[in-house]
Amino acid sequence: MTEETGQRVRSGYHHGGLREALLLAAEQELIEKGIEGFTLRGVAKRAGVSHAAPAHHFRDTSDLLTALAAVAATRFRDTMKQRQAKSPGDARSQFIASGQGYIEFALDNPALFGLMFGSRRPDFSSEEFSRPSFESFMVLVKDVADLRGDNALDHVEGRADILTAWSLVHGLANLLIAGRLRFLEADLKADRDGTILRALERVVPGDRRG
Amino acid sequence: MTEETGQRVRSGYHHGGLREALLLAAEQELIEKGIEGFTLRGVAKRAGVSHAAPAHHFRDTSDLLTALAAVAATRFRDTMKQRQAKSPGDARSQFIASGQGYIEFALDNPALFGLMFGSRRPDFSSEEFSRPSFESFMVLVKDVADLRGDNALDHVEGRADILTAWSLVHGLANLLIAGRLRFLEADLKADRDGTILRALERVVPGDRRG
DNA sequence: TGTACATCAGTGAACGCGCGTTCACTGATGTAC
DNA sequence: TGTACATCAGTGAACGCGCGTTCACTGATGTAC
Repeated sequence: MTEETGQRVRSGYHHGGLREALLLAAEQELIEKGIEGFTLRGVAKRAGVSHAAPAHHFRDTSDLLTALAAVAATRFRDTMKQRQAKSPGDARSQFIASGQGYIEFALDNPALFGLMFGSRRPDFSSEEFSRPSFESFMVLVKDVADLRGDNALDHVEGRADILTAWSLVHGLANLLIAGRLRFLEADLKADRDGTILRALERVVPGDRRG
Repeated sequence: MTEETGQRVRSGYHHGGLREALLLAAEQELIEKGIEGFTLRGVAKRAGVSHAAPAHHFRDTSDLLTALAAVAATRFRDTMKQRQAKSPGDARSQFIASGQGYIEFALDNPALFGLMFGSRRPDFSSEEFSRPSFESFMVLVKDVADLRGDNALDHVEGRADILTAWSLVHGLANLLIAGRLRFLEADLKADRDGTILRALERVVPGDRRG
């Protein structure tokens, strides 16, 4: 009996691609059990191996969660960049697009989003996790800088623009995931992107509105 | 041996105020262990009673966490209202004050804030938890309505103003708690309230800025 | 191409631990008379 | 004021469970010759 797992093949005894399979299983475990109910044994069972097998690939639970957070951060960054690539245009539309991408990722991957931003279990000093996280941040910095026409990080007002935009998308994502926006339910159902857009428009750096 | 616990007194065998003592112990447990490491036995030990004692006051762990979330939501609402009372003025300054109160509570009570907004363990349908939560929401709705001069909930743009303000303070609070604002560290250290203020100013409904 | 052998990546039994829950109990308190 | 008794709010031992971790093992793979 052989079965496909990525590029490799299971050959009875040896799995062939257990590391990747464990990451997939961990994501599923996180989705179904939440970070509070996440166990290594559960992940192993999901991947179809004995509960001692993961030790050959991950030192402990935290090590596995760090690797999963790295996968998440990479997907997160790519979601934002892809959303920008899909709607090229001026600095304003790029700003809006990355914000929509931020929220799109959070809604499509609430468990991974919570792992990255709401848990202390992954190791934040890990290079593979922190690098894509930093690159996501730099997408936002660039958007704000392009709108302002200066290096936003160098000025108090530029940093305030960055903070405002980041806080808005982050809070919006969290409130949506937590299901706290019942007062907006009808708007979201009618036009989700448009509803999010109305909020994003209010924090475009330098914009005037009325 | 007697010892003060609220209004009542421990008399050797009977505690005298165990329910309140358990809530205090649960808050401490949550602060030190996080929601992931929160256990009923830990709470009982902290309160100085046997691990079977809490059963006389709380059905199970979820019941205790719901009661704690109710305490948190009440304190949260009061923090916002007190901050507004301390700085009376026009609608704009009331809006800013409640936002500052929102973030003040989150920074002073990160564990309780996480319990209210980031966990699924408390029972959200509980009246004692949902009522003060709703009242907090209505503080924000009133602030926006006063600034707009209409019933904000009745219009798409009003709801977008509410969403924007709530998302901003909520995201800012979460990012501060998670320690993700290292790029702002110097600003926050120099003038925390002022730094937060600069973000809040950007989402005052109807405001123009440049 | 075949054989010997080292290494790798699994298995499954066993361990000690802390958890929530149950249960018979007991000490303290409140009430009826 | 005293006594009897019901009720309340604790104790502590016991339970079964799932957890992470360890360990001797074994099957599969890769390499040297």
